[in-house]
Amino acid sequence: MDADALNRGAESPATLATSIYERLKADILSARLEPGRKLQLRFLMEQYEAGQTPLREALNRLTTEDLVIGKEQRGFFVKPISLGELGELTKTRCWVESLALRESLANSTPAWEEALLVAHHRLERAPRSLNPERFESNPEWERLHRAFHAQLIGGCGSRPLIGFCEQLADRLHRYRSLSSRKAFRVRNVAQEHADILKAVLDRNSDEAVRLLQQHYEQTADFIRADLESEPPDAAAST
Amino acid sequence: MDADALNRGAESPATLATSIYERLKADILSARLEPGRKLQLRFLMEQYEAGQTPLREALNRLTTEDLVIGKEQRGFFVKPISLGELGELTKTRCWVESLALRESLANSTPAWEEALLVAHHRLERAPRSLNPERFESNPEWERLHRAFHAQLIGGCGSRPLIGFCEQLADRLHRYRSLSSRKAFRVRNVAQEHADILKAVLDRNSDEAVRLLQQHYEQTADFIRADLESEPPDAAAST
DNA sequence: TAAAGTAAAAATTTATAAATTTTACGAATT
DNA sequence: AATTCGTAAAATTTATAAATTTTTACTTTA
Repeated sequence: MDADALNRGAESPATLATSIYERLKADILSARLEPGRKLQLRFLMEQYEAGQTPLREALNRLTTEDLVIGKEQRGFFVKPISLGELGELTKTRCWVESLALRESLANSTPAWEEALLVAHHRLERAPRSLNPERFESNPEWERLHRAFHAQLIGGCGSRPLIGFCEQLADRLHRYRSLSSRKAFRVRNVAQEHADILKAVLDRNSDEAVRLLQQHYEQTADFIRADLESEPPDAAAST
Repeated sequence: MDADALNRGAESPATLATSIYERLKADILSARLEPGRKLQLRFLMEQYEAGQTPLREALNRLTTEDLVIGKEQRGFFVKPISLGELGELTKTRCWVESLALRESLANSTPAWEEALLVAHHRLERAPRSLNPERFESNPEWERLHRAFHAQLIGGCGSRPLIGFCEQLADRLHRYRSLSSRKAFRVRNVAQEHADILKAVLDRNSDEAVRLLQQHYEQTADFIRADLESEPPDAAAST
């Protein structure tokens, strides 16, 4: 009874629709639900143990985010991938995050710099892969990676812009999940992050922006290489 | 039978959820559904003559666009307005559309320039107000105004960025609808558009960007003046 | 015999109606 | 005055029905 009472006050009463939205999104971003796949209500109801309505609501939200495509009267599909989209997303991310980073730097405060330092420290400590031999995605590292990049632009002073950057990060994450990451060995991502941090702490915005863009473009290059070597299921969407 | 055959190949009929989504969005952007208002299913079902499911789906889409706020277990509300949001939206629009306009100009082709010229021509011809005495919003002018601004950034080569700009335009449109537009008389918007067009055709990107930003900031200033003079219902959102 | 076209059936998506759960509000009691 | 209890309203979810699309099978024709 005590446990119940405690829980009642503590837990936030998220609706089923919201929790399914989050699970579906996670499964799409991790590519467990592969690009182009048809999302049949029957299948989803079984998989997520839920009714049609909450599923439908979740799918409608994801449609607006362009992670799911809804064809009228014809159901829902995981958004297909394409090299074209990868290029546009990467280019756009470089543009807007450069903008946001410059603003963040212009508004720079000790608190912001310190938070960035901490975010980097945490990222540095987390292992990139759960398995030291073979690459195995570490959710904690992914989370901290996102947090570091979010902190970089977090001081720009525009919530709409931050939201847009998050959306771009989401949509690009899917491509990273798809790539089998031979990059794991050959690329020293940790050093790239350290270099960006240094440039920021030096207040060298031109250098910071240059490094950030290079960071994103290199990632895209590795993904492109992976995607072209493997058989890509991707349909050529508009 | 011919008609059927033609239809089959063409688009499938829009779903109720989509048509309600569009109507709801239009009503929110035109402020017929005022900021902060509670959107009760009962009321909406009556108003839009529809069932719960399509309404719920429409509301969920609008939630992702930040035009509707969904409080868990507590229903939906039209997103409140605030001077803070107005400022952030305007600032952000200046930033990203400047970016997009520069790219458009860098990719400039005769076809693009000509399309812009035509868009401007059409805008110039449409009357700003349906009533020459008192201001009365002309939907056709609004449409052409949007088209002109869309054309400006349309050549930037990034669909995600264009989509983001459209969203910003939507969210700002609501503020314009709210403002009672005494600006109608004192401001010569047509001249501002003409100046922007001229700068673009002259390939003077610095000037074009300067004028575009000024255009948006002036609009925001007029809205601010209106909003501060009138009793603002706006709740102070986060 | 094969191909094409049509019609019926099956599957799936969309919409409505009913049921359940949760929250808000007010009266009664301590 | 504060708290608890109960009732009413509202939101969420499940279940059912209607409409649409896709598949399958069959007939007709070349």
